[in-house]
Amino acid sequence: MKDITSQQNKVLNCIQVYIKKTGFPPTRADICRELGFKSPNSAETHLRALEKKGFIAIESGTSRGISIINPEIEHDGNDYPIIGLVAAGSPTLAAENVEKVFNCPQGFFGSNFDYFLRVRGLSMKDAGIMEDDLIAVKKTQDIKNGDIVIARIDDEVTVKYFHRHSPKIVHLQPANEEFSNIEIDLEHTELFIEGKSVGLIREN
Amino acid sequence: MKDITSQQNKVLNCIQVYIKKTGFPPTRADICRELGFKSPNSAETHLRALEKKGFIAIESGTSRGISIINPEIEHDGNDYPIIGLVAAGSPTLAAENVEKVFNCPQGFFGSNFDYFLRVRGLSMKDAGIMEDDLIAVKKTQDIKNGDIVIARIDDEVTVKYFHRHSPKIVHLQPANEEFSNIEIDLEHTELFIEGKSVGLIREN
DNA sequence: CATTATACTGTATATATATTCAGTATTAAT
DNA sequence: ATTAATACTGAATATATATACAGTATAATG
Repeated sequence: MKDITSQQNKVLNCIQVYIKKTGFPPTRADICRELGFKSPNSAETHLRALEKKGFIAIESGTSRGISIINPEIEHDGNDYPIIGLVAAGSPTLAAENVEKVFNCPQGFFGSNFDYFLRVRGLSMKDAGIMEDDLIAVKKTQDIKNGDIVIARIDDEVTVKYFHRHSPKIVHLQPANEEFSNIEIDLEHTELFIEGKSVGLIREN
Repeated sequence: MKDITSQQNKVLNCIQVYIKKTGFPPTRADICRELGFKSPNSAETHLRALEKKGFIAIESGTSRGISIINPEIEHDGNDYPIIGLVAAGSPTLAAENVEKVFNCPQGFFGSNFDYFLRVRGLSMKDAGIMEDDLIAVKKTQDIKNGDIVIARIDDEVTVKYFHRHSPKIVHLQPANEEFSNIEIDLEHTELFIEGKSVGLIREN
């Protein structure tokens, strides 16, 4: 991150305060009013400098299209997206997959997490994971045997217990007698671990 | 807070997701694009309804002037006590029974609730309620058949399904084959309903 | 010394955006 | 039976806003 001048810093602070106060970013004219500039171009040039230095992003042709780039806080907020667990396809954070956002204190489940996954089916019933429950998913590859993982096999997403039997063989175990074990030979089948469950929420 | 319709809820979620994604609120046209409306007035009317009901604030004459109102900030009830489910004794809100307090937005589970109850035992296992889970309890006497209730029988507190068989007979059903039904004759035994479960949280 | 970045004022304008008006249709409440 | 609320389409418009262009001035850089 490059240097910031004192005037640019004033503008950056002004944007942050404005968003905190109103809930949306300022216009060029708003910035002028707050900082006493008499020309909207004063704000414009400062914004372009801040953009060039990577402090903010400006959406072209968009009113109030300023967003603050905060690299140190990835999951700053309290709003976590709820992703639907579709039978096929990966549960990415793309907008079309986001059911809604759920307000929840950070570190709610001890460790941090990235999103909620809406559970479909009863394959983890005996682990107390029921249909429509929300699993708090932490995106990580740090998996231990017995962890409940969110795994993707050929675009099929599933929630199961993880058990590594040998370097090449992984078992994905359901917690329901009616479902059978999935045995995966990593040499022949690609297995991607989206993350693991660190908590659960049920809304009645 | 008044009721919200499903379409209005979609719009509200859309706004939250849009802000999360872009850093600034959507325009009427943005909402139309996200939700498939063909007229900006569709978004406008939904926004006005949400404003009227107190979910959002709209700054007049201001582009993207939408801000989401968070009622849990005004009502300071963010800290909910966790009560241990002791074999004997009532789970009152008395200080000695409070394990710790848990920070959680109000209205987290749709309806409001009063405290968390730490579950002991596996009598509700098949309902997905496991040992050490936290049940969100709403203190109410408004119980329907099939609700999961927190009941007290002679200082014994238990979590079970509620089924009224006749004006005088109530069945408290576990969700575990290894436990048996509790049949209560209200003429001979006193039954007090502490409240019902409106949600569940599991910390892994 | 020419160049570049900073730091402004001031004017102008295409367009992004809120917002009103005119309709249609369905459902719930009084 | 009538009102009110919901849920839209479609068009029109005043204005809010981004953004380019024309200047002036200072300080730092190579």
